[in-house]
Amino acid sequence: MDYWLMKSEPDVFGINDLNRQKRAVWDGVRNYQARNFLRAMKLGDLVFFYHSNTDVPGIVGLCRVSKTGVVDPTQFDHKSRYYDPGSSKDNPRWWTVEVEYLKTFPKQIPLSTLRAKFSPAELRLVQKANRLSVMPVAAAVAKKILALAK
DNA sequence: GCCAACGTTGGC
DNA sequence: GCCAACGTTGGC
Repeated sequence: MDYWLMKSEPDVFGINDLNRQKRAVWDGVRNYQARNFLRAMKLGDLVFFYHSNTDVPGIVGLCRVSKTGVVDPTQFDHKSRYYDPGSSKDNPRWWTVEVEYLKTFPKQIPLSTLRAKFSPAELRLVQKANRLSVMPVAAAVAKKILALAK
């Protein structure tokens, strides 16, 4: 089982939205590196839910991969901001996963704390100007993050 | 294939 | 709201 981190803007789709829905297709990722990580995810992998573009960015909870190999439906939706005219149903360009809600941490782990605790080599999130929205988290780092969340 | 222009991300 | 970093686009 592997660990990952995925970013979302709470104004668009936050941990509370996932809590309400329980399961959600993680749509809208339009970056090839991020997509490749999404395709590498396995059923049962754990995903840290990160809030970006907000007052205090940070890890707010945990979810689990509940379905793999999902074709992102928004790429075919003309009305979606994620519509991609270059993709075809025969050979879809954007793949993702479905995740299920597990928990919201009793206290958020702010980006500032993550920067203090982990080096850029340990955790890609804290690399300078990191814009990747989906990234792997090493198991040893993930365990430390889980300890911080208590 | 190069690279300037442009758009987006996301912290601050 | 600003702006640095980065990815993508498109002319040549």
